[in-house]
Parts: sequence; C-alpha cells; structure tokens
Amino acid sequence: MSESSRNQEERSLHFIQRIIEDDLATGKHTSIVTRFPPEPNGYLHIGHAKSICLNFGLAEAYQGRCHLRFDDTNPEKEEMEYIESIQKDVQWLGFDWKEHLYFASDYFQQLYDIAELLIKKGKAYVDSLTPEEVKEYRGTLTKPGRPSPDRERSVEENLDLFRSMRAGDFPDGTYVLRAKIDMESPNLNMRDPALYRIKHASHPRTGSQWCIYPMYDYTHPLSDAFEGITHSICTLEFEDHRPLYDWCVIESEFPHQPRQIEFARLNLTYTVMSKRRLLNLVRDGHVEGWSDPRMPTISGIRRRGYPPQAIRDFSERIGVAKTYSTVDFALLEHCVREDLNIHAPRAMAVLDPLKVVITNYPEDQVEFLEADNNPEDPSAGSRSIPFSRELFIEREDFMEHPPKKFFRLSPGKEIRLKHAYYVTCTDVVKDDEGTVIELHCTYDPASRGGWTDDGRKVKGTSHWVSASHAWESDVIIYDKLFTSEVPGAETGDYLDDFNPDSKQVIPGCKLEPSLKETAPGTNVQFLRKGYFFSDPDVSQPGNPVFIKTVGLKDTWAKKMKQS
RNA sequence: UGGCCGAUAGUGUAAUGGUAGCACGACAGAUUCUGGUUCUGUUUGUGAGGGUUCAAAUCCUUCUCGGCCAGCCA
Repeated sequence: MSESSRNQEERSLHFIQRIIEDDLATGKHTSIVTRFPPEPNGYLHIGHAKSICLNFGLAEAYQGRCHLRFDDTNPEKEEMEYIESIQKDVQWLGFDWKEHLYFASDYFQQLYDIAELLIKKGKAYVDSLTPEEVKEYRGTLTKPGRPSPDRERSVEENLDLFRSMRAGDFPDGTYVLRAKIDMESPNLNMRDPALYRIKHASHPRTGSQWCIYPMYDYTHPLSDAFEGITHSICTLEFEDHRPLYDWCVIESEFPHQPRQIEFARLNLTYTVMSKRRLLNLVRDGHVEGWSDPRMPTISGIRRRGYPPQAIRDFSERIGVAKTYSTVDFALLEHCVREDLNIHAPRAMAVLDPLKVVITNYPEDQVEFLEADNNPEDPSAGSRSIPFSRELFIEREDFMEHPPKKFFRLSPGKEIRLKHAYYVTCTDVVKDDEGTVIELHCTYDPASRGGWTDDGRKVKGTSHWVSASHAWESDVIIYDKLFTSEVPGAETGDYLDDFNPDSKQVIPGCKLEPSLKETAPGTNVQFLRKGYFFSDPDVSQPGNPVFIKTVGLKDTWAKKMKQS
C-alpha cells in the first residue's frame, strides 16, 4: 500500500467534508462552490480566519472554487476602508478568490425584481407598522404573534407602495417590505420577517442609487443562489434562519438551491472576539488600534509576526464541529512556534545586559566567529559575529548564590558562550548597594567555537554580544491581553481582566550587529529568548524595531516559578 | 408550560453497533553548543438513569446541563 493511499484511509472527515463527499458521490454536485461573506463593517479576527480557511480550504481540497463576497446591505455601518482591509487579510492568509470577487450590492436590482415577484405571488407585503408595533405584533418566545393590519393589503397596493418606497417617496422607517410566512411560527424568524427597509443613506459602492436596502436574511440566500454556491457555510447562530434561507430561495423560483450548513465559531482563551468588545478596546485606548499586536484581529497577529501558515495550520487542528468550544490559546502559540522554529533565523540579543570582562583576553583584540543561522535549516547558512574582551550577557544568566541545577554562570563556574568560548567566572563586581554590575571571567582559548574535545562537561550555554559592537535598542514585549482564560468570568466585566502589563517597552537592549540590517516585517529568533519580529509599522530599513511574537518554551522559568 | 442545536481526558477533536484514539497542555525521563528543537513514557474521558443487542460513545427513552433566537444588524 502506498503512503498516500494509507493516509487516505486513515484520515477522518469532519461533518462538512462528509456532506460534500456525499454530494459529490451521489452526483448531487459535480463540483463545489463555497464563499466567505463578510460584512465590511469592521476588521477581521482570527475567528474569521477559521471561516476563511474552512471555505477556501474546502474549495482547494475538492477542486471547487470559493468566492469572496461582501455582504454590504447596511450602508450605515459599512466603509470602503473595511473592504480593503478584508481583502488584504484574506490574501495574507494565502487565499486567492481569482475573478470571484462579489458584492451583494451588485445584486440590488436583481433582488429588487425578485421582491416584486414575491409581492405579485402574494408572498410579501408592505407594512406601515412602526418598529415598536412590529415588535409588539411579533409576540414573544412563548406567545405567537398576530397579523399586522396590513397583512392582507392587495397585490396592486403593495406593488404601488413598494415602488414608491424605492422612488424615495417615504422617510426612513415609515414602511417595510415583509415576507408573508407565518405569524404563529415557533421560529421567530418566520413571523413575517422584514425583507426591505427604507434607508436614505449613501452606500459605499452604490452611492445614492438606492434608498431601500434588502435585509441579510433575504439577500444572503439569493446571493448564494445567484453565484451557484453549493455549500453555504455559516456559524451556529444562523441555524434558526435556515428555514427562512430555504424559503427565500424556493419562493424566488431561482433554479439553483444552495445548502446552508452551520458550524461552531472559534472562541479562544485569554482574549475576546466579539466586534463590540474589540471596538471598545480600541475606542477606549486600551490598545493602540485594530492592528495592535496584542489584538486577535488578523491585522494584529500579522503585525505581531504570526506566520499565515501557522494560522492555517491552527485552523486545521482545531477542527470543525457543532459543539460550542473554547480553544486553548496555547495551541495557537504552539502552531506559531512550530512554524517559526523551522523558518526563523537565529540571532543573539541581550535584553537585560550585565557586563562581562574577559580578563585574560587581549585588550584590543577582536575576532570573528562563525555562527549558524538556523540549526533546523542548514540552507540558512551562517554569519560571523564579533567577539572581544568586553561583552554583555543576560542578567538572569548569572546568580551569585545559585540554587541546585542552575546550569548558568556563577562564581567559579564554567559555561559556554554560544558559538564562542568557555568562560569561568572569577570575580563579581558590585556597586555600593550590593548590586552586581560587572563580572570578571577568564576564557579558555582551546574552546574556540564553543567546543573542546577533552570531554569536559559544560552544561550551561549563554547568549552574549560584544559590548563595543552591539547596538542598543528598545525591544517591545507583548503578553496576553487578558489575565484570565475567560475575560470577565469572575466579575462580569471583561475589562476587569485586562492585563496592564500586556505591553512592556524594554529600553537599552543590546543587539548583535547583524540584526541592524533586518528588513521590516522579518521573523527572527533571539536565541534562548523567543521569536521576535521587526515591527512592519515602525521599522525602517537599517533601523528595525523588534517586538516579541512569542517566547520559547522555558522549562527552567517554569520550574523556578513553582518553587 | 416556545422552537432549534449541542454534550467524549484539563482543552479541542476522532471512533458512524465491534480494542475509546489523536493533538495541545501537564508531569517524568533521554538527547542537545538554545533549560529551544527532537524522542520516549505517564496521567486523566463517553453528563445521568432506563431500554434494545452477543456487543452501545454510537440505536430507543426519560432526565440533566449548556448555547442560540423576540433588529427596519449581519
């Protein structure tokens, strides 16, 4: 058996794949068409990324196609800026809608014509109830609604009124076109839902061409039908809308019948995902905009340095189901690390510098040592780094009175300076307050390159930079946006769990010379510290500003924390 | 005393009447010029009761718990 056919047998399908394979096997469809249908009223977040990966991924896997369609039926909330950012986000994830870019607003005329058809069939009527009255007539969850006095208006009068609505004869809110379905339905969506409302508002794409706009529940199924969508995948809260979805397609007498399938949206620990909460974070200044690297927005994680491939991998791993679920943030970070471990070149940066003088190293000598750029990828090559008498190491890599199993530097102990030499600490220099300000060490010339063949056991390895060659820079450390898994679970207010230390600017970090030339928007691993990214928004060529993408796993720090 | 949907290790997700598996996490160990990576092992699960069956996570039934719905938002 070949490897690929074994994989075929072992793979397990999620329920949507199963539906698709079924439809393909029975000949219901010869190929599939999916769509990603955002409303351009905000920035996309990682929950949308799940949907994008699902829809475009399915199309890819089954050699179908996936449309990008903007659901732009509410001009009061939608803007061109969002249309652009959404396209950028989808492309960044690596998906291509090719020529299949659509706008619900392109269907306004077609939608209007079908609305007239519905009126003529006696399936829709113009209602003059006020919004308050509509609400009252609708009934409640447990009480059936009752018919509007306008429900039995004649076809001629409905048509006339509807045309007047379109002509702009009425102010906002005076009339609404409603589907005539069933005011007593236990499903509130079927109690004569609104199809069209009057809005004298300028639309980002159609301008002032229209003053009536179709509702989502009417627009969406018909748009799907127009485009030949076979599987219309949406989130769970639309389950109740499915009967209405089907009603619209059937009553429109449009030949193609798409199928709506619902799946559970993504929730993530330690963050919030709703548009309202995200907006509040931005508006109230808790973060610095929609693309703040702490935000779960696609633009945020892009700026944070999360690779798109990691997001796609994550989307695959979290699965697709109908169960409400909250995915562990750790899984996302795992996917990011896994990708970056293979792709990010290594470099050395000392974030909290402690000076080291190599007392037996010649004063004016500088030598260049060879360092591999990525042990996981030999093709990444190597670079040479300067070594000299005065260096910086990480302050936390030294302890005067170390606990058991501390492998790093302490008085009398020998460690390896990565790619360089073994050094032994001989003296500790302190200031008047007793703070360690400098270390004196000796080096072993025989250990050049960081290795000897004499079988010596050197357990600890530290990163370092040459004091006179390093350049200084602020480095920004980002941490989780919230301190609790489910923000607001305790108090009811998610802002109570906002992490005030989610952004820390670390001044005076010492970076190895090669880092200076990092192009904006490049992932690198600061050896033993974590993955960092040259902030594409503020970096300049020749002057990168590094922000932390995600830390390396740190079992030592974890152990220290426990004790 | 409305309707719809859901419930499998800590988390997420498989098993579609026939050995409850995988991933992440946690824990332990091995390896390692990154306390990273890699590798090995351990831990923990079918919401509850009843029924059908040789056999039930799966089918039936009752219950429990959770989610969504009363925009002229999507």
